[in-house]
Amino acid sequence: MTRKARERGVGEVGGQPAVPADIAESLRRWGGIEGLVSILPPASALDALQGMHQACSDAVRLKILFLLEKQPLCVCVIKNATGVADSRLSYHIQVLKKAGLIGGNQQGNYIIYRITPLGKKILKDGRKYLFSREDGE
Amino acid sequence: MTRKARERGVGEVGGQPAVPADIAESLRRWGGIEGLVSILPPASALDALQGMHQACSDAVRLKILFLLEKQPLCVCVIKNATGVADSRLSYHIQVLKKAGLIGGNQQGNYIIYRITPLGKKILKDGRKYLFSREDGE
DNA sequence: GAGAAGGTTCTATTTTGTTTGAAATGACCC
DNA sequence: GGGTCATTTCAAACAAAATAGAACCTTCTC
Repeated sequence: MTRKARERGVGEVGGQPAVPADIAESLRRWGGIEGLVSILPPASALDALQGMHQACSDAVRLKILFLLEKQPLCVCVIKNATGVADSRLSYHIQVLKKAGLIGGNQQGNYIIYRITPLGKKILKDGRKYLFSREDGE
Repeated sequence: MTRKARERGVGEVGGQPAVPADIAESLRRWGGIEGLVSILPPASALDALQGMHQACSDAVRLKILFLLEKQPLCVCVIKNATGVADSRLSYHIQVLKKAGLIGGNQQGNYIIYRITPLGKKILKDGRKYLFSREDGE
């Protein structure tokens, strides 16, 4: 097959769109587009992943996680350590809580937050990500 | 120390806020709030993590990643597999590309996108996350 | 060179997420 | 009960990201 011919997009996948012949070929091994789609994670899994990533997509929230990774802290210490104002901090804490990344329990006047196993796992993966990023993918 | 006394927040950390005594105690081992803050990842690292998570915080984008994990695909197949319209799809593809999670190269009339090693790593971690979520944290 | 196909870019609009400050809650102490 | 402290909640203002549609650029093919 010539380069031109390969690029020409001869492949038809079940009456579906024309695609480059080599793509069509390997696609057939997955059972075409339908087959490929069928092995995608279910919507519930995609949603869970999406929610987790969203919860981590903020520098303040990441900071909170890294702080709590060291030890449980009350809000006032987190506030001092991050330099973020009360209600803003509270907002971010609630986001992390809803995502199951941290949990809090009241101790007298204070609420002590701690990182969950899930939260820890994410930080661990985060470090690996940063590391593998440093030395060229 | 009584429970009440512990909860009362006797601990003063370098003139900083009063906190529950047990928190203050363990905090001292990290060098107080300052010590804790000093071992936080640098802003550049937090930004990188934040950016990566943000890129993954969308169901369409996750779908694209999972599709490309199986094999390289041209945009028209991704479009068919996801059921997402042209310009919207293009937008999400660019987000993933900027984040370094996928890359594309033109082959004749088509642009073939492929997942990067970084993208693969993230999906791998994602699966582990889903898994550890299933069986109780 | 005209026309078609695959993708992208642009602009306006909508949606979603974040910030802010004020007011409210709940726990404690006197 | 009244006061104070730690934290949350609320509503409005703001900012950022997502969508839709039209116009555009490339790379074919004839």
